[in-house]
Amino acid sequence: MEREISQAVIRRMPRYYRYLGELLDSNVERISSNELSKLMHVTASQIRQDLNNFGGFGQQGYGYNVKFLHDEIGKILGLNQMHNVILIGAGNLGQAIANYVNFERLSFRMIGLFDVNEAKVGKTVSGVEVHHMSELQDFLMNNRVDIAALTLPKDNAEKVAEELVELGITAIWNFAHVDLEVPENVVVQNVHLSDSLMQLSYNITQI
Amino acid sequence: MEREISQAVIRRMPRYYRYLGELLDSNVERISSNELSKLMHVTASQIRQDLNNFGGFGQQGYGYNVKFLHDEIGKILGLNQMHNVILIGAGNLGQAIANYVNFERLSFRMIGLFDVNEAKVGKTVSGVEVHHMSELQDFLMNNRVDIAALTLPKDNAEKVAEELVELGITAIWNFAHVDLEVPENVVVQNVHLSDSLMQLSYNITQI
DNA sequence: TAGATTGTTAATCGATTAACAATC
DNA sequence: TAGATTGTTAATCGATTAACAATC
Repeated sequence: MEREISQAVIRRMPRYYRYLGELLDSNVERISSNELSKLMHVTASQIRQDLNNFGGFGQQGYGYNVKFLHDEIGKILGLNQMHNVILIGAGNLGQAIANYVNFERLSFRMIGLFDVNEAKVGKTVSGVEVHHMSELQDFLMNNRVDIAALTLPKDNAEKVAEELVELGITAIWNFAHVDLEVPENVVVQNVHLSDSLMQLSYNITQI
Repeated sequence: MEREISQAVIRRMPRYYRYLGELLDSNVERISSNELSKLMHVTASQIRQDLNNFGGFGQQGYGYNVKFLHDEIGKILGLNQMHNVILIGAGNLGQAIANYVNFERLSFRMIGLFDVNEAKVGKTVSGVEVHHMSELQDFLMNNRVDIAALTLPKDNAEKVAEELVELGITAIWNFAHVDLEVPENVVVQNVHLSDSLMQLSYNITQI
């Protein structure tokens, strides 16, 4: 927490983690920043600078031990501890995300879905029960929840986010098409699918 | 195409588009870069710089006409023309994305889903038929397809992407957890959900 | 015309890349 | 030890912000 690390660096860390995981699966024991840079199409300088924001994980003349570095980046990203996730809005996208989170091995666990639609309440999605929104407060009192995923129409998202924050939620994975206004102790990570699609559309147009 | 516009700028354009759309819905006729900057929590300077990459859309002493600017950004992003989309991998996420694309009004239209799972073939998702992968080539010969969405396990994604490229696809919206290697005339836009979740996890850890 | 606000140039800041001494 | 490669400082590049003349 000493120096603030730039979001540009943070955005790249999961990618390092992914490549190191693949190297690990291929039984690669060590790798130099130069080799990794070729694999990832980035500069070796950037890799070393990025990593050295968090400490010296390599060894001169040797490079980086793949397993060690993978583990360390995992710790940096907080993947060494389980995160309990709930999801608000058990529609199509919500159900897909619920499945997704549970299938992606380790460190994130979907523990409850919520919806206002009575028809969905009581059903389960990949083994997780759908509760009515009115049960939210009760649920939060009885379960530690680290992250709330928001997969609902944008008109309701802001209001639900406010409610979540009031009930003590401090991390929101937001799929709704709005920028949530939250207190500064609350972290929001946006997945704006239509923004992504528009970027793609722009880049098509340029060719 | 004269000067290359930085991806940092491109990433912000859909967000401008969204805010202007909301202003339009609220019947706001004109807005200054200063007012918009307060709304969006960015600097007025940045807004003016960003827009002037594409031309002068404002008027001194007046500001920007909301409808005009909204339309212009729409054109820049290529939203004035319809994009036909197909999707490979009609699983949970795939079906959610198919719905999503069709519900989000205008300029993107899902016209076909593909899967290797025989059980899914012939069914429809939000009115769009699921075809077997073996029909892909035929389909592409008979339909103009602008974008292929990839919602399948990472092990198959690279192979399918290669196939798509061979069949002439030049834009891929990639949800698979890999970085696709494609020729430089092909555009890839990644949505790496687990990267997003890891970023969130990191930012939680920092508080 | 006077006031407002753009478009654009200049200044600053931050991020990336290059270089190299430290060291395994 | 000699060779390799890191960690880190310095140089460069690009993006953001500030300032202001142009102009509606």
